[in-house]
Amino acid sequence: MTIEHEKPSDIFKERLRAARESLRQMSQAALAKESGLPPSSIAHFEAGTRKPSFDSLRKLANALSVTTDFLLGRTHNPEGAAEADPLYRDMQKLNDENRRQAADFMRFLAEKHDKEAGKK
Amino acid sequence: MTIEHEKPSDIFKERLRAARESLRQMSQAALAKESGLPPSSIAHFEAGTRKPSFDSLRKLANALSVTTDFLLGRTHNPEGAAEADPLYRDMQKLNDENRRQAADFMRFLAEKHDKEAGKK
DNA sequence: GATCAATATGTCGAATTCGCCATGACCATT
DNA sequence: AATGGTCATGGCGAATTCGACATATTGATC
Repeated sequence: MTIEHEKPSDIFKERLRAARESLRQMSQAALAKESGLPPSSIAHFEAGTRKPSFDSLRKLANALSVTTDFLLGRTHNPEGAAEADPLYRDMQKLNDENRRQAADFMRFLAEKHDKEAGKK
Repeated sequence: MTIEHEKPSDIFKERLRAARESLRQMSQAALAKESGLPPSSIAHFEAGTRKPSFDSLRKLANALSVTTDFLLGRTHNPEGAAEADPLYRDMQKLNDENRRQAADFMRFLAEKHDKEAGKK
C-alpha cells in the first residue's frame, strides 16, 4: 500500500520543471536546443499532456545533468546515489515498529496536503 | 579510452537481462508477474524489438529494485538499495515541507530507539 | 495600448508501444 | 518419443508519442 495521491506522471512534470527552472535556470527553448527535442515537446511534458519515451527521457536527463530516477520521482536528490541521502541513513536505523509509525505519519501528511487542493 | 559505441537501446536490453538473471535470478514469467507487465513485453525488451514506455520502465525498475539510470546505462552500478525501499519511495512523493517534517519525525524515532539500547 | 519573449494548447500524419494471443524453437527430464 | 518449462518471434487493433507547425495566452517592458 503506497501513498499514491500524486501520480508518477504528475511528479515527473514537476520534477522536470524544477530541474529546468530552479536547478539549471534554462528556458524551455534552451532545454529544447540542449536536448535536441522540439520545444513543443518540452511544453507538453511540463503540462502533463505527454509522457516522454525511452529516448526522450534519456535526452532530458542528459541535458539537465540529473538522474532519470529524479525525473521519475524515484529519488529526491537530483544527483547521484540515494544511499548518500541522510534521510535514508536515518531510515535504516528504524526498527519495524518505528518504520510502521513513520509510514502512518507520512500518510497523515499526505492526506493533509490533499485537503489543500482548493487553491488558485 | 574504451570505445563504447553501443547504442542506448542495446545497453538497455543487456542491463535488463543482467538484472533479471544475475542479480535477481528470476524467469521472464516471474518478472512479468512482479512488474505487472505481460511476459511477451519482457521478451521483446530483452530481444531489443521494443523499448519500454515511461510507465513500463518504472515498473521494471521497481520490480527489479534497481535504478532506472542503471537500466538505461547511465550508471554502472545497480545501486537500488534505497529506491527499492517502499518507505523511501513514499517519502519522495511528499513536498519539501512535509518531507522535512517526516525526516524530523524519523530522526526523533531513531534517537529514541538509541536510548533504549542501554541493554544489550 | 503596443510589443516581444516565453509558454500553453491543439492538430496532423507517421512511428512506436501497448496488451493479447498464437506459434515455434530450444533444452532439459522422463 | 513425449512432456514441460523457458524464451523468441510476430501479427493484430488500440492507444500513445513522435516531430512539425500553427495559434493563443501570459507577463513584462515600454
